[in-house]
Amino acid sequence: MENKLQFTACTISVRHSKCFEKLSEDEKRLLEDHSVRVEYRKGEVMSKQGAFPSHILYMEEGLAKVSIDTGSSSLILKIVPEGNFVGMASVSVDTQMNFYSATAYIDSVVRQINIDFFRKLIDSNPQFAMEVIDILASNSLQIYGRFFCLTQKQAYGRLADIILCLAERVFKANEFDLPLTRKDLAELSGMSAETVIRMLNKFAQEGLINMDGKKFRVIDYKRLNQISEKG
Amino acid sequence: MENKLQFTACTISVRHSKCFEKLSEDEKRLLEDHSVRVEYRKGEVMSKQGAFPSHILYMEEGLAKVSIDTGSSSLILKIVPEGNFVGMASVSVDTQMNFYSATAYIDSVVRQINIDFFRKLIDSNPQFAMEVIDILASNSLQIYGRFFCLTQKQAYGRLADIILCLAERVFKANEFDLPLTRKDLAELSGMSAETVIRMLNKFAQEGLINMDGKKFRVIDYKRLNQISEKG
DNA sequence: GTCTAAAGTTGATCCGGATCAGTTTTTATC
DNA sequence: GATAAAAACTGATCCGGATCAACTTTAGAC
Repeated sequence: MENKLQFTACTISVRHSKCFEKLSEDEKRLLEDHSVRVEYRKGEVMSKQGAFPSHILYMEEGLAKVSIDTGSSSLILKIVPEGNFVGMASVSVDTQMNFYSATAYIDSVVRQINIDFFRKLIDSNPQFAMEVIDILASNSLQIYGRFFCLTQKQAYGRLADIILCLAERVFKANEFDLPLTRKDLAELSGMSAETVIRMLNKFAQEGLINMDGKKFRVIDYKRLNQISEKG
Repeated sequence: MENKLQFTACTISVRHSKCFEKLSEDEKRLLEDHSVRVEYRKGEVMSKQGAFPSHILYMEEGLAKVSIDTGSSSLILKIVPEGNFVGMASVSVDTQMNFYSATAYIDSVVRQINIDFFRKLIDSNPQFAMEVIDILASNSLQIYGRFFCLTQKQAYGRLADIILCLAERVFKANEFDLPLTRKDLAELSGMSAETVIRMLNKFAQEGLINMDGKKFRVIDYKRLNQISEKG
């Protein structure tokens, strides 16, 4: 058995959160009553760092980033695609304040679930509770991987990670229209926009990718993976 | 209300994990049957990255580090004092492999709890499940904070963080005998041992701390906090 | 108490990537 | 389709901290 772990700067889970499957029809109906569907436009803030956490947010459609921001710097903890929770830290009664912000990358639809009701579900449905635990645990592991990459890998490796992530997990195609700016990519891979631009061009020159403005095509997965692994 | 969050490279929770309080006497007895007490010597590996997770580890005494290691580099995710879990990622059935290693900083005592039994407790005791969720959630938040510091703060800020953490949370005294080497401190604050030495000396010169070999004394908390915040 | 390895220390050098400053291109707005 | 404002790009410079190469001190092992 291969005992090698992959650590990637990418943070998109491959499987959807399936905790709602564990609910009875009754519980599902109640969930409808205790939640609302909210639409966000590209760039809008869905949840604000420092604010009181009023709801659990579940991404029904779209793509968002979850980040910690201070005046000067910003760290993206993860990106959240549809079918996943934006965060679950707020299930804990101890959480008095949002630790991070969530911002829509593209037009998105979010289900806002009342926290007290969510906690009641956990209390009354052990299978649901177990799913929540699984989600929290796997979310942690993903972020550990990103943590490792952003602190240990060099810039080329981190950028390769992000490109592979976008192709394989977000857009699930080797050719895609990127809704992110170079600056967004820089934030994601933890470097400056200028460096992203230089490195992307280098990748293109060396035939690893094709670029035309926002149009991206991944050509050489193998070498990108090598770059991701090497550092 | 102050809506300012503290992000520190330190990862010691102030409160003990209190999930066991939620167990009935019967459950506590069963827990005894399904767990063993293991002693580790300073430097010993308690849990190995890449291995199959067989137990949930709870620190009864001592101090340990949890790290992701590759041949060349090592990232400390957190340090774990007594009264806390080493990790709970393995509660999830999805976890096929330890994502990280755990190593004893000093002689330590660990309770190894059978995972299946732990899951049964979650299934049968909602209050316990809720506590587990709280622990997972607050653990995540702590690591996010560390993630932020290690990627966004400069070396002086990170080192100040670690010193404050050791004094305030680990040893709970402004004077203490440090069981860690300079290299350990370097790993903790994400820099090279040489840089740690130079910076510690600088701190001592400027009267922020006193050092004599392994003996440390924190003098100027206020300025250390400033340094930690500034970056 | 001696030997050896690890830990601690210091100075010199180097490098990855940030920052800055400026130009060009794209996009959005009316 | 003119104008403004982002975004994309390029080159020059700079700096924090790593790395390397010594040397010194401390701590175990016999």
